[in-house]
Amino acid sequence: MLSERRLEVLRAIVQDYVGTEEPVGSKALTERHNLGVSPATVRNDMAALEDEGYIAQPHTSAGRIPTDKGYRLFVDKLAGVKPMTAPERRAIQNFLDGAVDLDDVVGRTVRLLAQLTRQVAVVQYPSLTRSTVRHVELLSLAPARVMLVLITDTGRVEQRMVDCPAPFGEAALADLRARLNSRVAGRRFADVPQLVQDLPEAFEAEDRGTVATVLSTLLETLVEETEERLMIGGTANLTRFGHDFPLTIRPVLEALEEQVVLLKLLGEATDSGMTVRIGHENAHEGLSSTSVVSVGYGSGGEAVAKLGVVGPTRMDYPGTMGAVRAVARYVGQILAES
Amino acid sequence: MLSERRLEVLRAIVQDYVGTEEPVGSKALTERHNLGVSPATVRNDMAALEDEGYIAQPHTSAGRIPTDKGYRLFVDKLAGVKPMTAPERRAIQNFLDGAVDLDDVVGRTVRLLAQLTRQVAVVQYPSLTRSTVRHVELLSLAPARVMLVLITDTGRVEQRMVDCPAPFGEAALADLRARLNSRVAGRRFADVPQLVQDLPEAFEAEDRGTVATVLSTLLETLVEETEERLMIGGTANLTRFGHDFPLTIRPVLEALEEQVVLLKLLGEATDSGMTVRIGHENAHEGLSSTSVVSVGYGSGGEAVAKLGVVGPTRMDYPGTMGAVRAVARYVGQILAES
DNA sequence: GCTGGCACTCCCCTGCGGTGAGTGCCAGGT
DNA sequence: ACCTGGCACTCACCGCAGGGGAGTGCCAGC
Repeated sequence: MLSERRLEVLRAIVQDYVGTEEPVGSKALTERHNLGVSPATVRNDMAALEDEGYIAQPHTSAGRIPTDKGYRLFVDKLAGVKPMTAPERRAIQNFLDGAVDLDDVVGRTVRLLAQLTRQVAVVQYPSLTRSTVRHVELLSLAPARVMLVLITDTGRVEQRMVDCPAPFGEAALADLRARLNSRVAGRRFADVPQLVQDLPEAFEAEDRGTVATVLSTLLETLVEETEERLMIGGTANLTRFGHDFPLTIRPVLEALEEQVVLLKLLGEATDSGMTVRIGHENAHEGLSSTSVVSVGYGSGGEAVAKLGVVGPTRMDYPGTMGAVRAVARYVGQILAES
Repeated sequence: MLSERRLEVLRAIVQDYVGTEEPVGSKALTERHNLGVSPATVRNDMAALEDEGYIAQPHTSAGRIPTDKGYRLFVDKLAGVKPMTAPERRAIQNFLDGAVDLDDVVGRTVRLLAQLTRQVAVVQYPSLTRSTVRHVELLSLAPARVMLVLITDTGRVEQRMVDCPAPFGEAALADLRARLNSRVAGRRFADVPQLVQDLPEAFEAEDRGTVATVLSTLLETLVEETEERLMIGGTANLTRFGHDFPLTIRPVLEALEEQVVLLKLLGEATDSGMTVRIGHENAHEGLSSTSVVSVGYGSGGEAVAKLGVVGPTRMDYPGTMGAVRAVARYVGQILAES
């Protein structure tokens, strides 16, 4: 177990390193923080912290920098979440209000988050898995061509073209529309398949094929769109990453382009509360020198999707966490209102 | 006027520099291209080319690199568009087929273009300005709450919530829906305003307010969404930009984040044919060391939007132009089919 | 008008001390 | 038992000098 002072030393190292981006030595530490002990003592503490793997030195006779393990301890035990100031909160709210549709909400959120944290922001579109159906609309575009429009309670709209095996009358279409909506409106996506299972039986034999086709397209849409979309922004902030550019930044940009990777990343985060993944804790190779701070957000008490930021392991964790939490909260409110 | 051989020398310089990324000297030139003359002669030609501003040397006694003006001449007079090979064309088609909806088409296009050119790809969503209305749908979600869904012939769907000043019956809603569609379906966006102008008059006094509200929301949507959305990808390719990273890459990433900038960039391009903007020809400061190759694409003969790539001025222009043109063509086909 | 030759210019690489921040260790003090 | 001052040591970093080499401009000759 580390003594109180050694933890204090670790905290000081993290804070200084985050600020200066340079390895921090014992003398500088005692000067900038009044630890009440001499540099020599701090050196001993540092040696101990290094033995435990919390800090490391880039080269012999250089200052120390925190390791992933060191940041982990810092985040878990030494640092809180820095709350936003009142003006900041107002700014967040002002910025998010006035969004006209879901795309706009997500877009604004990304920009806001990137700006607040000065890092790369990632926002997942509200998930359909936990959403409910608000309305299903069927439009006849041609005798044997129907457009299916699915509207969710989060304001998301998906449409699919359906080529019917046989011409389908307006009356039958209206009938199907009515029956479909009475069954699935307000229900969860996951429940839809069994709710519509026996629908074709209610129709004339000649229309059953078409009804079945429409339904299977609907179910397909539900499945396909459960794979989430997301939006990223603030990639310009990657240039503040460090000194050895190409090598560091390249894999990160590549990882950010693969939505699958990001979705998995956000998906791993626990459902409630904030998750911080530091350096090598991230499964993806290219993100081993980044930290990911993510949190769920949602319209009700329940999280429907996640958002977060990706930044260098050397980041201001309390501040970042504060911003992420605050933004998630306000986005949730906005979604609940619409 | 430059002699034939001097143009040939310029072409050789551009080609070599694009390949090696290093200033190219007279000796190396004569070795790699059989110009039929000695290095000394080439040196004279180079001096002339430099006088005219087509090439420059980073330092005295270094090789030459093309200037923006040099690239311009190269693109205009010396280089053609390198057509895609048959396997490449097949690959493009295979990759773009199988897209399920508009987002998917655009997403695939961006990835494809980025991969083919190894540069940053930008694809504008098909424009609403020139699109026509396929269908307008109105859904009653609550007595005084209507959802407006607009479907375009390019497969784009936009929705808006409308809070009505007074409750609005199902019958009136159906009436409005029918009248609205009979007037605007198949018509161009630009024509919609005057087509619906006198619609409220056909309704009972008590409903007129609501009808007007719905209509104004529709018009608003048309205007708002005329401001285009776009998708970018392949930003990881920026890391292949050059040696002096942070300074070069930073403003580019910033410019790419501002959709307005990109839209203006694409918008400037001439409607038909390919446009190449080289270095400082780009209005935006941050893009002064990049070139933008863009072209319109569309479902019919008419361009509905643009796409292109952003890369270093030192790029393989013929290859890039070939890829951009080919992709635009196939995307147009895909859109025409759906 | 092309060519070979020649002197010149600089960039780039390498090796070399000097400087300074930082470390580890140890002996002594509280 | 723990903190402290002192001391020798280690490197990264900086500036500097000296080749090497690629490239240039110019000039005289063909």
